[in-house]
Amino acid sequence: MATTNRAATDRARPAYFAQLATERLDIALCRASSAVARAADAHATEEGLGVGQHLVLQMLDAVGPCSQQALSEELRIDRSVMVSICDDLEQSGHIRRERNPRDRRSYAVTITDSGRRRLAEAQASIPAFLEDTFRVLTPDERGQLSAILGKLLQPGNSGEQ
Amino acid sequence: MATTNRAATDRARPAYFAQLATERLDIALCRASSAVARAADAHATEEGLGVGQHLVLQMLDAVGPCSQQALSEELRIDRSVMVSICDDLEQSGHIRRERNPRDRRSYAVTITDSGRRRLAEAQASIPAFLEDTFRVLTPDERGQLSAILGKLLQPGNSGEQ
DNA sequence: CAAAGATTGTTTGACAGCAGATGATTGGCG
DNA sequence: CGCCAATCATCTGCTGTCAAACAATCTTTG
Repeated sequence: MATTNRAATDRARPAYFAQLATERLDIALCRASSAVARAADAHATEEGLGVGQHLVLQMLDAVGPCSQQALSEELRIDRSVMVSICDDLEQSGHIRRERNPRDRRSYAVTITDSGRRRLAEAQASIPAFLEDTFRVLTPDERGQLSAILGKLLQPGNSGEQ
Repeated sequence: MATTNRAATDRARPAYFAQLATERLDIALCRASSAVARAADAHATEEGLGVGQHLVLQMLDAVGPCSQQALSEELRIDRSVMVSICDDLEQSGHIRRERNPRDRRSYAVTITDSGRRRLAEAQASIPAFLEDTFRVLTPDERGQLSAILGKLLQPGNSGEQ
């Protein structure tokens, strides 16, 4: 099946991507993110709890009842997407949407016992997932990556003035 | 405007995201990528040449005529997306789609002089864009990030068999 | 108190990204 | 040669994401 017999049009493509990745840090970042996001999505599907749903439960458990607005801002999830995430969680009985008596425009989204149990279950599988996804990196490199991403994400870099 | 007078529901949200980002490297990566992608898109729109179009011209200039298939694989752009990218480039006169005489199923996508000029023009603005986007990182950190992303992107990590 | 403006949750429409099916072509194998 | 699998470009439909519009509510200002 033409191991060495490649036409001119077909020849010169050994690892052009590697070169591109070194020149265009932005492209490399996006492609790596796509791969990781795909892995996270696959893991979430297998686990039966969407990534967004997991994050919402985790934040509610950590900081207590929140408005959808607060969840959106802190988790960097669009508020119109947050609606359906909360819809699903509510239908599963993992959260309740109580009205905030101080501001009846907003909800006080509250995690239920069922939600806490589901969260604990999902949390248990995260370390293995992370270990698997970032297996190729040494602990040092993971630390570096975390620090670098932290810098890139600090406010003022893009979007939010 | 309620500087200190925050209700319980509204209180406990100072920088939960920062904590999340340190625990979930995958989420941090995706959020940072979104921000960078948004910046790249804005820059491309301003420049008048889409990111994908730019990458295609750059690869054609570097390695010579290619099939859309080769472009898709090396640039990590879905082949069905590549169709419209090439449609646009062809309509602008920056590439030609000649048939590959050795395999008439595929094209030999070829960059034109117009395309080369356009590419040079677009390339000129890339260094400033990168410098601006990754301004918060030291040269050392940029090197680390490049190396780490290279590792994450090396084949076999996810997806491809 | 009344009017204007801002904020919260929601719905709608547009658009990119991707999986799968299709038509044309090639190569393998009897 | 004639059939079958594989490949390339393309098209179609689905899903997820985002911007903009909307109603309800709060806040500010006169």
